[in-house]
Amino acid sequence: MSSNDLPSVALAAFAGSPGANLPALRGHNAALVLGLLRTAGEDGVSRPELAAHTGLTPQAVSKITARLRAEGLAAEAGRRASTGGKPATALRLVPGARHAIGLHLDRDELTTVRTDLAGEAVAVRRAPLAFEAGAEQLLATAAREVAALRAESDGTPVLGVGAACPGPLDHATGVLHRVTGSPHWDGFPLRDALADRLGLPVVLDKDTNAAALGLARDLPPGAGSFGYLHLGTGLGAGLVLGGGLYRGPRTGAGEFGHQTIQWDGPRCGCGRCGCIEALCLAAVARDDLPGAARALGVGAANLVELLDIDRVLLGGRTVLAHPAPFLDGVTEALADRARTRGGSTARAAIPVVLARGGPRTVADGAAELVLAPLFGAVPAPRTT
Amino acid sequence: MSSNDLPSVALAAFAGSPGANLPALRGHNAALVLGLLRTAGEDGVSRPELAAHTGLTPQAVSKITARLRAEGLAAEAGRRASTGGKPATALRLVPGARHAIGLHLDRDELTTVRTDLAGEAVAVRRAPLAFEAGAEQLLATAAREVAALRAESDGTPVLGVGAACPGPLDHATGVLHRVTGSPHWDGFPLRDALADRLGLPVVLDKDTNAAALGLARDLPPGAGSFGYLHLGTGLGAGLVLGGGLYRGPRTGAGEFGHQTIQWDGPRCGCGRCGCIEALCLAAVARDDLPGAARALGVGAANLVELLDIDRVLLGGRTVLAHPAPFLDGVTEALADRARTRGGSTARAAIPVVLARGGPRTVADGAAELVLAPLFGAVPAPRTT
DNA sequence: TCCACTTAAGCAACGCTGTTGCCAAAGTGC
DNA sequence: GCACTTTGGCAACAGCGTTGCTTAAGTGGA
Repeated sequence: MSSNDLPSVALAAFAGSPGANLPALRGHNAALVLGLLRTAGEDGVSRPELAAHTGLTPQAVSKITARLRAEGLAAEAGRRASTGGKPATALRLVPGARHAIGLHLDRDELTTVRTDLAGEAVAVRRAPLAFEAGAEQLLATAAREVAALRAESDGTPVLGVGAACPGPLDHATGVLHRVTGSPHWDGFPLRDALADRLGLPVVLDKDTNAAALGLARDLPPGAGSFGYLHLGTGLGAGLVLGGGLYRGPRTGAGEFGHQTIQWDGPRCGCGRCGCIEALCLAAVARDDLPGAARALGVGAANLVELLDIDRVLLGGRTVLAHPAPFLDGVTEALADRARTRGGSTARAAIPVVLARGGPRTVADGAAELVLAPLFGAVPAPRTT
Repeated sequence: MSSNDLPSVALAAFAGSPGANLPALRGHNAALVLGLLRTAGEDGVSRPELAAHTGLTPQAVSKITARLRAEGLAAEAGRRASTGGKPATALRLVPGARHAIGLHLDRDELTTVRTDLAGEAVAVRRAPLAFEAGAEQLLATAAREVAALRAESDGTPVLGVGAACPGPLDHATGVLHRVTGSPHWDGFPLRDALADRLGLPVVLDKDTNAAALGLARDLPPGAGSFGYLHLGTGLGAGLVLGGGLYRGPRTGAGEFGHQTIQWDGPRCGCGRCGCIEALCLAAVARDDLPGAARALGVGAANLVELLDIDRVLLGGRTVLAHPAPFLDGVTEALADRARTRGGSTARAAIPVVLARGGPRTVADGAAELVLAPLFGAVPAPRTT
């Protein structure tokens, strides 16, 4: 297998063309099992547990795990205590079997990570970047950083590169749209340009989407919903609904910053009035972090109300600089909502936590753009 | 096949337990083909077209359609014009092969429909209903109406019953929660009670979800996103994302009415301030329909911004009574958004239209709760 | 110590899936 | 009238998870 092939067991799954045949079925089940192995982590999962979780027969699980072991993606991990019979053998993912690269193309900095199959970063690089300086400089910087990351690698196959940058852009075609502040990028096919330059498959997505996808790997495959709110120079969101990242038809979902929460409020740069982003950034500018958090909290409550999500994650430079007031303010807004909407089936307040990864949340998530298709090709939001 | 079995070809699909085996694969492909046949309508689809759309080989399509024809679910529908070779045979769904029943349990009225496989109503009944009068009266009324509908049927097998009522409730368990205004319903297992009484499988969902699902059958299977906004005695929404109904983890999604759009606005019955519902209903109460439409429009713009949906559908008694001001007001709000957010990749304004079905939108959608699983088991929002 | 019982896991045979290879049917167009 | 294209079914096939059975490896009571 050449270094940029995906593992054959997990190819295709049921994505892409909707008609399913035997290889697709095989890939689907292999991805499902790989996803469970990944979620289990170091401790591993036993074959009977895999059978129970997937609904497959034990014999099928044995065959599938045998193939995964033959490809080097899974390995035995000791024995479980007996439950009255032959003790089960635990199986675990072999994280180092493949690597992925994540690129966070921010306005002033390029963060590059190489991660293992578990999504853990094994190498990180940072370089200054002038996003508005044009394509050639960006491609050259990216090529240099990725080459450096690959040089450190001891021959582990790299599956591909995930690239995350500020939106708007089209994930499906890999083309940038009118990036705020850098209009000349409009229409540039960044995904294909990067793929040509790097000689690796590339997946492009918005920074907020990449971050949310990366954070979704803490969830059991195919379940769980959360919103990731990213407050930096702007305000955006990544939505994970029913275990899957929701991008919307044009990769336009998650424009959280321009939700109107004060109809008659101050005018925002977008032309409308009372956007969360305008209220939030104005409060930040006058050092009123609790005020910014309150605005964020109103938006978060709207999000929870509309999408029935399980938790809210916060990230982005502004939040990371002073996490406490934001966590407190948003938590309070959601607790308030839980109280007022209580009724007899009292709703628990939605937890608000800081997103894992700190300044590397987006870069880690970018790598996850490459890794996610290998694991648990479970459909997102339930369709009936 | 007994009258309440689902067609065997379309059983299971890939829903439920995520592990897939051969029957699941067969069901998935059969459902996919059935979905395409349904979308094609009277004109039908040819085998080569089905092969192109599904990615299956022509031979596989031949086998699958042969099974569907043997079960009476599909039939030939004439010949296409030749394109230089043997002319293709069109295939179409046989709508009358199975029926479904939809129940709209509204606060003061029970609407009951019997539909064919295409989702078209073939019989409709209405009866007064006091939702707060308790379970026994409701079950008796429902049983009487369903029996009357089935009596008119000329032996066509009925797949099951979809029941739609005001939320909150849990679709997965079929249990009602604290229905606004009728607290004694809290915890009542309405789905199972109906199933016992009617002797048919029952699916329970919120009225807004049922309506949205019913409206989704105008979309190609597995694609398209819209929001259905329902303005009656309250304000709610049904969300179709990526072709599939999005319910949220606890069937709590779509609480559109209590989105805050005027942070410092008037207090709402829910305890918070500036909810769309409060603003909207207050405007309706003072006969200011344009004002109500403006509030609805702000909420719709937020929805479009956050979820990147393709269109907005309006329904519910208040809208149906005077559609024009609502259509105009919401259209204007979204056009405004498109103008201000234009940029170089000018966004087209999101169309706003009246939901199909008028006063029967919810009842038709309730029947669709039963029908939808038979067609195009395509996952909802893209995961990757 | 032995033996009955339980649980784990693989081998072999099997049924059924969509695929491939092939061929007949039924059109078009030179 | 012949060459060509397209449709669509028959037959053989590879490969999927399943079933039936056997062996391995523990626990726990007599």
